Amino acid sequence: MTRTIMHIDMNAFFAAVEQQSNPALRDHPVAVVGSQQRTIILTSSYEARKYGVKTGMTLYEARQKCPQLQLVKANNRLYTYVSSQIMQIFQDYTPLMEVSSVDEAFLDVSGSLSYYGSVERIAYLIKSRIKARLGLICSVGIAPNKLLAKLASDMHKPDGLTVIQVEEIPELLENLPIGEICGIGRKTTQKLNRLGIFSCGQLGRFSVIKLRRQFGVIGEQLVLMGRGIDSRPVVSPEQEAEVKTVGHSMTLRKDISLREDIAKFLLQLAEMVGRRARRYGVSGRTVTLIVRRSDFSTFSRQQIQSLPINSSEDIYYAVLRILDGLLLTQPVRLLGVRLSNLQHRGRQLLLLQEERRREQLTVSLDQVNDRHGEFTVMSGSLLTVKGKGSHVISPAWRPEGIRNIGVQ
DNA sequence: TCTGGGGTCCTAGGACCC
DNA sequence: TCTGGGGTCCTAGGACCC
Repeated sequence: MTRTIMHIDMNAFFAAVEQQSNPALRDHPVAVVGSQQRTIILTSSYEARKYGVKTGMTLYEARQKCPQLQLVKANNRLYTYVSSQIMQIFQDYTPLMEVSSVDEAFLDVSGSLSYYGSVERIAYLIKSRIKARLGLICSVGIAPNKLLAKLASDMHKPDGLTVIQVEEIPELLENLPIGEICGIGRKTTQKLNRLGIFSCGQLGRFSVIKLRRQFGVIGEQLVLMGRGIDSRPVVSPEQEAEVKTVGHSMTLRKDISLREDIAKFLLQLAEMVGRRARRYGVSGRTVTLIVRRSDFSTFSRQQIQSLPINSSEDIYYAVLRILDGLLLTQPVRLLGVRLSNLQHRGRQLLLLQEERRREQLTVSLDQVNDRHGEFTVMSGSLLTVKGKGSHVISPAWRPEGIRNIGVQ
């Protein structure tokens, strides 16, 4: 049974949204950056790309390439709102929609074809509605599976519409560089190159046994990728697996060494993680501290708690215990806190009465904080530090409610 | 003014148990 | 008595994605 899968990718999403909301930015080279000083280019407008300004570049590098580049700080709320508008449009054409990030989605339109006449017509309708309503453009890829639909949407940007027919697949893949495939990154490309594999055609013909030896379970998948075979279904938000980790990390404005300074930031991070975990209705038994040193080397240490936790205090003290066991010989550049081994509400054991009361207090504090920002209100023992945590949104971020957090 | 932040999945090695 | 082997859980790190 042949499926018809559509992949839709918003072009230069953050930058385009900014240009749309501020006409003064239109037709100018624009880049969206994180909120902190030490940041990178998150997205650049097509005008900026002409100068070579790309995602991941440092500000210094970007300004070298394009001195008149206009920088805009990421505006999470705005992108959230626009993203949800877009996803709503998608859902008018099929219930089988998978949100893969804030600006990307897969649609299985196999069942909608007869109603609309053709898949090109669905693509046309989606594109024109997004353009009319939000002033944004996107690239659409259409193919028999997700792997190829994603590849197709990348082939023509901006404002592309690319269809890959079943009979075209072998010729298309024969000389396609392996790195073009989603899932084959820099390291895997290098490893495959060392085996003499450069094109998807070569990959698809390579010995599965040898690839398995080199790559483990990925070996089989690699060969299938080379052949353009992919049976993964489009997974709608309701069918999606529950979240497995909740974490926050921040690159500090300046490297720090003092334990009390480190603790201050850990408190902020613990609060952010705790608040999100509570909003998701999850608690976790594993707490991880992530540290990046000034030389950029990064390590993590985790500790299992006797009971699942999600209060900011519990997370903070857990992460402090880990910190106490560390010998830091270098200044710290980045700190991160992660909660994993999650238990979802509903599956959780009944809380003792006292714990429940404590939780209710935490929830009411969260309600105030949700309205006024982090650290407006905190319970007594944590009142020593004030300041807002940074909230850089990433393209991997997804609208609230779109991620399955296991709440009925 | 060198190098963000949110995740998922996989692996290798060790502890521990039967 | 000279050393099996499977299973599970845990830790730390790395690849990859957007």
